[in-house]
Amino acid sequence: MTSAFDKLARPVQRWIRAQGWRELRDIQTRAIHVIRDCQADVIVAASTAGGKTEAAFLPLISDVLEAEVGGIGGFDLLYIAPLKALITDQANRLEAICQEAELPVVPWHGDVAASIKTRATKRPRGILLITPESLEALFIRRGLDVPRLFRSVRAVVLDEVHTMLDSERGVQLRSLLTRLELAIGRPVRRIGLSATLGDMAQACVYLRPDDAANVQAIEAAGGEAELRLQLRGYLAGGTDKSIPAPTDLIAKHIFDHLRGTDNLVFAGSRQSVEIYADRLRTMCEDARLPQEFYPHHASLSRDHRDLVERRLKDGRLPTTAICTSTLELGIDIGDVSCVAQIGAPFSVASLRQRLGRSGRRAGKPAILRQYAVEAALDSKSSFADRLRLGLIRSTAMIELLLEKWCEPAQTGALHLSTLVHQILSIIAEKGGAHAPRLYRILCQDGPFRQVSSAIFADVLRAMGQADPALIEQTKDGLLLLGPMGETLVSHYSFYAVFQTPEEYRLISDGRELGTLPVDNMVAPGMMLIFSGRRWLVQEVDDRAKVILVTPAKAGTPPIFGGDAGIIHDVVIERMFSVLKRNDCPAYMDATAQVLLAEARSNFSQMQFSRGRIAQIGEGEWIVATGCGTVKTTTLAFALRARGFTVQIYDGFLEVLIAKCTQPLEVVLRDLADGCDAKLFADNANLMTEKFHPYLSRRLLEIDALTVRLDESCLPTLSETILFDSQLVHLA
DNA sequence: GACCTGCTGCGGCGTG
Repeated sequence: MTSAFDKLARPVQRWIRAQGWRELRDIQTRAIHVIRDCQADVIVAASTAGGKTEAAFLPLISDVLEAEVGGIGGFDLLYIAPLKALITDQANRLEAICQEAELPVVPWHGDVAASIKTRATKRPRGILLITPESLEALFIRRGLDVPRLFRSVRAVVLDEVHTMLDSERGVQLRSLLTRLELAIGRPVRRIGLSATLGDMAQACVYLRPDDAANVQAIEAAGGEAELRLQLRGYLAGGTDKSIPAPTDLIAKHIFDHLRGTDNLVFAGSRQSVEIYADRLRTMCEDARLPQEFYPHHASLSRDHRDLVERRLKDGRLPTTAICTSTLELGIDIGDVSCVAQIGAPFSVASLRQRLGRSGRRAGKPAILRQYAVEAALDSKSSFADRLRLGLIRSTAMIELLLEKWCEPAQTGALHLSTLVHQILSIIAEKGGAHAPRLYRILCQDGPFRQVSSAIFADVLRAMGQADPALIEQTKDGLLLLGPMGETLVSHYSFYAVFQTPEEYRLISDGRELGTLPVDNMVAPGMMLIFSGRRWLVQEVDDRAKVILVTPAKAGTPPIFGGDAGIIHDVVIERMFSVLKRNDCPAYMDATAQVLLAEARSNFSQMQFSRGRIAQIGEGEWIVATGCGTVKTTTLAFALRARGFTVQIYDGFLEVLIAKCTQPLEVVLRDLADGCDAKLFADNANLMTEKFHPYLSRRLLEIDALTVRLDESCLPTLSETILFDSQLVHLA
């Protein structure tokens, strides 16, 4: 058999030799064979820095070089990535390979000079690296050029595919790929690059819905580093004032154990990042040591973030980034000694991705330090504190991580907000379109396959009825942009399908520090902690959305807001299993073990080891749903519709009975018997996505029922709760 | 109860 190396074009072979590589990695060898031997779509799944880019591009570039010269013009390969930084990075790497082959490499995103874009459109050749938003802009602004630019494309490489599965941007991207194939009149080979996937079969369907069975999956074989982990417990708010607060204890532990090496500390929220970065900076100053702890999150200025990323990457000075998920994916920041996680993460998939940043060098273990903070208990403590839900979720997620499980993507969402966006985009691209054609492109060929023609018609009607209208119809049925549609599409903020909040810019001495959400109440004289430092607010300009600050001695961290995350059923089920068992995990420190024992004892005292409903006060009940956020929230909506006051927790509901409500058991019996749940009776806000304001209430409800709620679970869930609780009564 | 991501066209000015 010909070796993988022999299957590559000469210039590519020369480049490999020049790198001094002893051999190709396993996934590279396999990808080269598959990509060179057939025309199938491919998914390459391996951890960060596993050599995926080369696995895809070495054979693809070889394909291009061996194709007939003097073609009709147009880009040869298309690469789409969700981050600008990734495009810049990959362009530099590909440049080196392509220099040898004399193939142009064209980065294209919002920060790339217009002159480079103009030149590339005049003479399109080589590899185009672009974001989904810039590709969207190409369709809208230069729709007529699209066939000429892409008629010669041999393959499209989709990077970080795991972040795109069934997300708003993922659906937009798939819609653009469909439109691209329609524009050039033939399918284009798709190559997906991904981190480890929860469900490979599902990813294949995502990549090529009409021919998923023929997608070739190439997964990196095991070989993961040894994992060392510790879960440390801390108590907050105790009466003994001689014990320092957990924030100080955790900061001290990080200071003592992480100083001198490169590390990532995931603090859970931007506010928490600011708090810990401030503590650690102060500790370095007090000890007269050089600074090595830096905050990193999306509200900090690009300059500051670049500094932190450079320090981590070049590895000369020890650097610990206190960060949010900004450092979870994206550019290569090199290997870190340890990953710390403060508080429970929201998904096993993200925990795994974070951990993948550590233990990448041969012989080095991956190290995870998990910190769990729980409240000291007194007679008034809530059941959630008594059950130590944070610690239990951390434990459940660690167990699932060790079992190599991670969440598959959610499927079945209608994505009506993104559908509105794509309808406007196609009408803008073509200068007008008929409804049946739009339906065919978007819902039959494209990704909105769950949308029936009836719902599609309702969406069009809602867009026409919005005031002012998004779309209008001529006498012969052609759909055109209405006044509001025109306004939206002509502004550059249109290209992204995701929502972004309004923000102030924070400026000190002419330098931008970062941004703050406008819902922070900021006034001159206030003290702030931001970018790991303390500031005094001098001036607030509400119209220009600018806050001027000067250095100060004290301050409080700002509030950044956020939205509710979705915890998977499997995670909550595992939490219940942790609560029911009585083993003692070796990776827990003494405090964590005590907290776990307390949680288990309270769980069984509340009879949850046998039943599902516990009365904790007059008219106050706890219901154990035992399932994830979607189902638990659905039951909460159904109970609220019947007058109960309901608070949602991981796998539990706290239910307060009002005067006018029927007994909880009677209501659950009704739901178990399949009564209409009337989920939306209390008019909850359903506008969560960018184009939701242009849809009718009914469409918003239908949309919510496909992602955030699951009406079909109610009969079985209610029946299970009732059945288990009867068992308790009998006992 | 949290986090992240993206962006065009054009006018005005300076420089070679």
